[in-house]
Amino acid sequence: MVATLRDVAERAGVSRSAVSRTFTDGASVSAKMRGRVEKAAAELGYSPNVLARSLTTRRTKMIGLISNNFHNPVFLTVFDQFTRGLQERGLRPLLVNLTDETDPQNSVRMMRQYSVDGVIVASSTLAPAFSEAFREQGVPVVHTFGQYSSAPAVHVVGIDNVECGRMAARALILRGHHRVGFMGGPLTATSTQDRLKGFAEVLSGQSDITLSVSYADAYSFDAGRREMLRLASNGPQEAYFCGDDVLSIGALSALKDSGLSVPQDVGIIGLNDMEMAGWENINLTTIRQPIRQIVNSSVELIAATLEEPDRYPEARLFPCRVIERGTLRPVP
Amino acid sequence: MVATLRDVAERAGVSRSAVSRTFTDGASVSAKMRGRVEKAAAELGYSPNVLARSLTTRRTKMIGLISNNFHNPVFLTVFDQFTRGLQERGLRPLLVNLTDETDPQNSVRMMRQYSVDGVIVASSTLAPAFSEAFREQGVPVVHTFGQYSSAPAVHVVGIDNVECGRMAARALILRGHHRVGFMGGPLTATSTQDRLKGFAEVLSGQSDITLSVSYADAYSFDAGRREMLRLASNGPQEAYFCGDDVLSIGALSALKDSGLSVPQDVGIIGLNDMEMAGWENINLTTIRQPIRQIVNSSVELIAATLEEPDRYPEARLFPCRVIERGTLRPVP
DNA sequence: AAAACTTTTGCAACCGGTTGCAAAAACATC
DNA sequence: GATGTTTTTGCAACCGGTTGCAAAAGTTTT
Repeated sequence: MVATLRDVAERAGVSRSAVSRTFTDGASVSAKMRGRVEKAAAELGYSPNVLARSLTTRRTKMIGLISNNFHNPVFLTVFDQFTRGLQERGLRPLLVNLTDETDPQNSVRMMRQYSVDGVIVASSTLAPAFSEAFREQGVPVVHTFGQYSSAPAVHVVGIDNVECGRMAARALILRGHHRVGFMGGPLTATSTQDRLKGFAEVLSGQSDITLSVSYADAYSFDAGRREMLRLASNGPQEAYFCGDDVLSIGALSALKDSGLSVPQDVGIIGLNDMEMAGWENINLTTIRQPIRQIVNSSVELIAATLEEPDRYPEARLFPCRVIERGTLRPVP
Repeated sequence: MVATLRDVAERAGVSRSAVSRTFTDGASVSAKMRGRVEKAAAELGYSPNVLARSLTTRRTKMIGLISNNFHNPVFLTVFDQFTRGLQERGLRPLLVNLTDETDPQNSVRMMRQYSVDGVIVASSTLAPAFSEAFREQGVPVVHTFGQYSSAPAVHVVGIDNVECGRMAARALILRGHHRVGFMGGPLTATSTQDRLKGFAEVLSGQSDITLSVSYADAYSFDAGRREMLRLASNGPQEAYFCGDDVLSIGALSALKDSGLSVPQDVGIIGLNDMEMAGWENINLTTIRQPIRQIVNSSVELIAATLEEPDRYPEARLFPCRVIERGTLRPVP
């Protein structure tokens, strides 16, 4: 029913190779030939089958877009940006939801069955082992929001979470807080570990500051709210660095319910600067993670790695900065 | 480098057909043969290339997941649910972002090049012509959140937006409002048109109620906020039915900034009941659209249509209901 | 143990393309 | 116009699988 290369060849009265060549750029076809073929193709509404082509070219132009984060609204922006960036380069995202998946080999197999050209792992809560599994099988991979390490096995694009932790600590010190808290995301997220590391590192230099640490069990509003309700009832610290904006917003809700005012009784600083953080009824002080740049850079990097598969693994880190809003008292 | 069927056949000392058959369920292979082949396959880490297979079977198990809505947080839930539902059935979503695309034929061509088995159009702002273009080319299609019509050309799954409009009108009447407003999403969205239709229909029966109508230019926080700022400065109505929750939240922010209190000065009712609507610092009265059910039903329907391509087009509508929260004054 | 019937297996063609190679055609040069 | 050079074209094999068909192997029946 749908026209094939053979149909076009017959109609135009030329060989199949000729048709193939007119649809392959860089191939040698005379203008006359191209004209005849294109005419026949147009009449039949033909366009080449990418999948059949991929058998010989070994390029499907499909990229596995892998994530397990479908609850944090920032990821909608992330997906938006990824799909557009990939599409602009003629690449197609095959979306994979790893929420319930625990075995890396499973996904690796699936991606190989579909012969994706490369893979983007977009998550800070997926273990590095996950993206490395792709690498080992020779599939180009970029781990977006992954953990920076001094000897990365795969490309990593994101931020320096340790430095963000330091940044948050300095922001609280600057405002003269003495009893501060860290409310992280899930303990298994490398991002949370790193942020705590930097946060604690700076605070440990200040003998007059005490730090309490706790974790929400997911990067979600509810988890943040639950955890802060618990903290508030035990007598909260003066200010908290929350692992993420959506967690922070949950915390704000809990504080409001507990009758505590922000930033007077308790200060909050988040991380991400998701769109919502700027909404007037939220107005969250936070650390901006340049999502757009991170995603674009990831797309560029995967595209470059397709051209040059043995490219040396690199880490691309983007600077973050504090965005002052209303949930942290002003610097005195 | 990656093992092919031929490699396995050679290693096991059997024909290629035999290998193919062990990996095709329902095919005739003796237990002994299966054993030998599976052993060889395991040793080589072989698993069949789905794309090559699709050439003869004409089944890729890929589904185009098409949307242009990457700004409304409900769509993250939508994508989550879709990907999981599809994955459970062994289907793979090829994600397509149509935000900048205007020509249906373009997408149709692309989807055909990749031989997707079917297509899900998840958007209320994409013209029906869009999903019909797929139908015409013989690609099974489900339009999720599409417009219900008495003579649908394609499968539609969603809600009865006209009825939701009526529901909102009744809610406002019940509370004794007399000057009410409709603040829709983009004028081109069928959902907005239908909601207004039902809303106006009920109100037109009430001679003592005046209705003013306006539109935000996108389903987004900013658009809702901008539009409500404008309305508030011209003297707002007593209560508004907003086209969508995210728009409502933008409106709430605008009202707060304008020094108006909700629900005393102005009441708001939204639509969707996105997760955020229930957050304590938002607490939006809204009409719940059962997203989960809609999406699951869409997945079922596309799967069923793959089995039976000529299935008669159907519309599946799910009931909505008002969720009482804090942005509409209580019924007297 | 031969005949009749089933099941399993391999051969070869096919799915829709691409591509190396050599022949044919077109163009340049003298 | 013959010769040399370059470009264009078609042939045929291949990419990694599936599948109809007939031969081979295995079972059952008599």
